Amino acid sequence: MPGSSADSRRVGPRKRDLVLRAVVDELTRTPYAQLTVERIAEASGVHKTTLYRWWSGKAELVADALATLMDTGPVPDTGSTRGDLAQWLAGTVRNYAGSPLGAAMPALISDLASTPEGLAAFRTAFLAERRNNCAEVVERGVARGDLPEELDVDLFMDTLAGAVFYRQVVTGGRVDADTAARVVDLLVPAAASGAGQ
Amino acid sequence: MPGSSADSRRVGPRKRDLVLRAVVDELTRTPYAQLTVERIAEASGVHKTTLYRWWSGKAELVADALATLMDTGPVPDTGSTRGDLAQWLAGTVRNYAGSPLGAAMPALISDLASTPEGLAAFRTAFLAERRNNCAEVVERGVARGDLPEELDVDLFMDTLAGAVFYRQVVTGGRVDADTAARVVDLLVPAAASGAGQ
Amino acid sequence: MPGSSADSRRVGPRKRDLVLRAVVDELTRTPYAQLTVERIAEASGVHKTTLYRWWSGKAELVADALATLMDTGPVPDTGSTRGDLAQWLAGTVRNYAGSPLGAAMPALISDLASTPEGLAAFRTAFLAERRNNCAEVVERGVARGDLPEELDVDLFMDTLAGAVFYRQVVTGGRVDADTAARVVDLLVPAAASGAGQ
Amino acid sequence: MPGSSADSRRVGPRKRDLVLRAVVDELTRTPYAQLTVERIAEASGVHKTTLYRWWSGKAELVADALATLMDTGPVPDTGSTRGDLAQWLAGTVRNYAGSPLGAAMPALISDLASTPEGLAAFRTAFLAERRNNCAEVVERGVARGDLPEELDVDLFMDTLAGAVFYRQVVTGGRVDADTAARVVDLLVPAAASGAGQ
DNA sequence: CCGTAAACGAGACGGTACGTCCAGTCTTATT
DNA sequence: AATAAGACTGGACGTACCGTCTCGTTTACGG
Repeated sequence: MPGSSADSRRVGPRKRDLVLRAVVDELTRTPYAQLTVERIAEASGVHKTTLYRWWSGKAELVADALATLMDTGPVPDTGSTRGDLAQWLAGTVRNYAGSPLGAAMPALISDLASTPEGLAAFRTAFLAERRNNCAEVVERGVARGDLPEELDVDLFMDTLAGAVFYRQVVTGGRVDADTAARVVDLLVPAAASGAGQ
Repeated sequence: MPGSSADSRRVGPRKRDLVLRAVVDELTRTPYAQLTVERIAEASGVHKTTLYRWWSGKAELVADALATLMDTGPVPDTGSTRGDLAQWLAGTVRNYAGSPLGAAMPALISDLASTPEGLAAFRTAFLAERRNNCAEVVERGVARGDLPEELDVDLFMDTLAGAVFYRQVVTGGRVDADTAARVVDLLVPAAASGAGQ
Repeated sequence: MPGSSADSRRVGPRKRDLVLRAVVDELTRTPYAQLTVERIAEASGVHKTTLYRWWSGKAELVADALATLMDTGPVPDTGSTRGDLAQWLAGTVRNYAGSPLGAAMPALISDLASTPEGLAAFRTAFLAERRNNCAEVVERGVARGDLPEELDVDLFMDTLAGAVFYRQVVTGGRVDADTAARVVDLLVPAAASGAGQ
Repeated sequence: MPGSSADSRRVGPRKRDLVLRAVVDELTRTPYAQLTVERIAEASGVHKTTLYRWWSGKAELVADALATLMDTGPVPDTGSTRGDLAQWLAGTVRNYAGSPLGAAMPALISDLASTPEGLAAFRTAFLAERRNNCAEVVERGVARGDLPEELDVDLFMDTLAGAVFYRQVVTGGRVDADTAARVVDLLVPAAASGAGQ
């Protein structure tokens, strides 16, 4: 069957993988702000013109690389709500703190914000899935009775993710799996006892 | 009376106020990424050369404006821990969400991060005071018995601030005083019931 | 016929002519010292960046214009050594005194002197040909017996050209074809009678 | 008698000597084009403001230094016209080639040329005396019968000085006392045999 | 020996041009 | 159709030096 998934024929960027790999590569060496499209072109061996044909610029390139390479897998049922949430948040930490891409997030978002569609697209592509994973976990928690039914799920998730995000981006503190667990501990009993009403 | 406050002989930038006001002004019109030193020069009527004499560039200019103009007042005792924290967080929200400067924060930090001293200086100048205010409130809460003694205060504060920060920057949701109150509600009972151990 | 003279695929500055013409144009209006690269950019409609891509700066731009546009044709045999030399020197005068480029020479050379290669390149490109023309004439003169065989040709040519150059640059006196003829008259009988040994 | 030659009272720059010495000093280290008023200020320990109070800028500073420090002494009678002229020209060579100030001449003149008075003033201050010295020598030559009465003295002097000037500035050849002598040899017999009519 | 006026020091500033980086677009082969 | 190659416009950067302004401070003379 010709035209299968890795089809090199016809429309679409033929060098997408090359390019995205180069983006990640460069981001490990240099922060987002210092990254340039020209450098990506050189590093990937793909002509600048070609990059602009398929991506609108640096922000989109990085966003694409992020969305492609980030861990967005579903969270296994560990048996406890705390465990599930800790696992999910640890995944988030890996994405944000472990990879060079995470560090690029704030500036990237700030760049994308110049065009509202860009930002929306990024949120859809990148955040939606992880968020759905989390929502599932929360619902399991509610079903188990570990979390109250009236819980504001969105706010709860924002608080969860925000704790590690804020720490890395703003205060500059340590962020790792243990931190994730402690944030969950901070929130779960609270939520369980009827907060967020 | 020679040597008074506006003494033209004193050392240092004589047009600092003019400039910082222009920075804020421009930030209301245009996002951080689009802001340029040249525009600040034009808007303030102060020559580019002069700006570079006293500030290293855009990041420092904005950081200075931020640190100078942000609300960092102490939090009055409202009688309840929830009330105090809600008040503090509402102040944070005003700074982040209410002002154009807040929106600039992530990109600004990302810019400052290119020189570690720059970032450290900003944290000291800008975050330290607000954080101390909050720590005080938390201690009052501990004294009252609303919060456990073993509470990880830093993590608690990061979670508090992170919730609204993440919402504004990443998910793009609504952020206001009510949001602040609900975040507090989410966290305080939790912390009170023995989390963070 | 692909690859013709105005081929847009060829390597090198595509707007060279435009630029050099603008340089000359500006030099007629403003002395070398007042000339700026930015003005050349505006006048030629070619962006500053482009200019710097192909020329190192003002000095090189002017040197290029000079070398391209100066009269460096060979000297016809007028029948007499005096006549030949006068004709050659008149050509030099036209270059130096008649054109705005001539007036720029001293400052230009002084600029080029900051990089020894620059100066050497200019001498090769610009002086060499004219000098060869003159040397030919002198040799004809020697063959005719109008000039002595032991003549120091280089010094002779420097004296010839120097007279009009010095006059224009240093003393500020009148310089024209007649002046040229009188300089030749001053030198030829002298040289003929056995000087320069 | 108060107010004598070294009078330190009243009007005029009190640090003139300091400054001019610094100008010469700097010119030995750096070519005219690279020289800046600020450097002169630092080097001399005299404030920039003060320099501008007494001199209009770089050109005037250097011109002043030149005029003050150049050798403009009269030429002794060596007994022969050739000898006298050679001596005079050797003096010129010392000024032009031997000192850093000489190398600065073309650019300096080109700078001064932006204000006609500046150039005129310089010519008067600097050239006039040397030129008078030379004219004297030429007249002695005419009286001796070594040079024709109808000689165009100005042109003769321009040719003499031009030879060494052109060589140093344009062709970049060696210039020394011997060169001076050979230029004289080239010109004197010529002039003597009736040129310049 | 003290007051006055010149010369000087000090700092900040507006302003021009510099030379550079990078963005993003165009045209024309080439594969 | 996608990519390569090269030149180009354009905006902003950060810097150097210019020449000027305002004020205080020193200096040395002349009463």
